[in-house]
Amino acid sequence: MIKPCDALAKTSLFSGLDRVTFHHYCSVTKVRSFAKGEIIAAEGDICGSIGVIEQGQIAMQKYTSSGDFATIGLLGPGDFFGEDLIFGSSNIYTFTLEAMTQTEVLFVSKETLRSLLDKSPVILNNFLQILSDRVTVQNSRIALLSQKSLRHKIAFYLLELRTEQHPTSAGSVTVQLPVSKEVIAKLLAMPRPSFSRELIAMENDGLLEVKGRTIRLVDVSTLENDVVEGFQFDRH
Amino acid sequence: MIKPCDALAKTSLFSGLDRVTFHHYCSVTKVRSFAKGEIIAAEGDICGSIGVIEQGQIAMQKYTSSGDFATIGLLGPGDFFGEDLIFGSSNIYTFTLEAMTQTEVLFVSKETLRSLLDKSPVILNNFLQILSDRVTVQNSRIALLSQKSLRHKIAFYLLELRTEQHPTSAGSVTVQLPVSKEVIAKLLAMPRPSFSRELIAMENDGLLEVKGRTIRLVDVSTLENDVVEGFQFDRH
DNA sequence: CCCAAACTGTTACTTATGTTACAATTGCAG
DNA sequence: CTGCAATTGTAACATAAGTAACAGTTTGGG
Repeated sequence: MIKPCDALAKTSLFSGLDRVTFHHYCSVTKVRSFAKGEIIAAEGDICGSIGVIEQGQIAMQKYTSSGDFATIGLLGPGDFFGEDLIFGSSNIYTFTLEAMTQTEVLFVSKETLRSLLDKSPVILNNFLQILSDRVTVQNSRIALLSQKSLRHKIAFYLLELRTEQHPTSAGSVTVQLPVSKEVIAKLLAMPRPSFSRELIAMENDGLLEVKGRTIRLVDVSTLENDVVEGFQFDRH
Repeated sequence: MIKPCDALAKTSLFSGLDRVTFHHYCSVTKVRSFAKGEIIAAEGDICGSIGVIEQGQIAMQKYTSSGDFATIGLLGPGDFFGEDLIFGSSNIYTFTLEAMTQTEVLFVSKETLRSLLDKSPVILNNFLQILSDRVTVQNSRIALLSQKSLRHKIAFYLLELRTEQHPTSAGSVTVQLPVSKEVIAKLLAMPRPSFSRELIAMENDGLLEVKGRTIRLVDVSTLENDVVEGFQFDRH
């Protein structure tokens, strides 16, 4: 089990805060664990607190009446959820949060957050940034889903992983899929067999080398080619 | 030309503010007009102010090196842009804003906004809500693009338009496409001929009646069927 | 009122992608 | 170490959707 105080200090919400000020806030959070497959919040639930992921991967799922579902997004360590519902027009979850792996989450209640924002301009600033950056990430996801072929979507996603996992390096690198290929396929809105087939085709075309969840990007420039480019901050 | 003061009062950023307090802020904005096709901001530009759309429709476009592009989103009267870049990690536009019709936009500079947020808790609250609601809208767009057939995407979009244009009524209603079918097709990430073909097929199947940009939703329950439902606030 | 430009419909054709079902492999729990 | 469950690969087949090119139709500016 993680100690809230240590964990809190590392979150982007509290970054930039001095140690003394910070200790005031240590008691106001609680940590919860979720087993793989567990539902963290269901569509229709009321959102009363924001969560920060300490460990694990969480999927945002949107279910259809027939039991089928789409994967809206994937959240990992350091990511927040509920930050958009806390102060939005509606505080009702419009999707389901499901743990894809064993997960540790840190919760901060709405009331606590409210008073933190009032008291600390630093925290307010951090919160605004978190919310804003979420929009940017979503823009990227929308661009991904707007790609016109499976290959483009996959290339887009892998390049996203690259800038996430290797912010600096430019050439050929290896990236790690954060979850199973089945889940990734859902995230890219394509059937798993299609994902599998296209990955292999790309490997045959010399763009990639796949070994389990480790993928080596061999021909980066071709991968980037014709993709409606991502939203990397450092490209300008 | 629109008078800034009248226009400002109507925006969601300033809603809930009393008349006296409000008049302080009247001078701090400027209005600009854009002709159809004009670029309002280009990818790579620095974002120094937020905009509120008074009239017209603006598309968020993401261009590829080969001149092809994807339409990330469509903004109409009352919508904001730049609100995510102002306080984000990067204040660089990662997409291009292009006027799809003759457009009137109201700008508030970063410095002004900053001081407004500091001075007025009401405005801060409004701003948080605007940012939050943008995330919700984006979630909906991601769900749309995750639909598995053209028909599902179209149905999803038309149902979105319905809750937007007729928040209350439940049965069969008529909706208005805000822009040309060509632009809508881009927004739905499908070729225009495919859009045209599927719309007609849906009309033949008795789901719709199309007359120009006016579409009557005839069989709403079938339209809703199997679609990974939208994010309407009032469905819970 | 008329013309050009924008928009929309329509066709025949090609192909990328979805589907289903099964087989191979991996990895973890006991 | 063993065996079951989860994950991944694979193949044959069906079809929904993309493409390209042209023909109407609408629209708004002059």
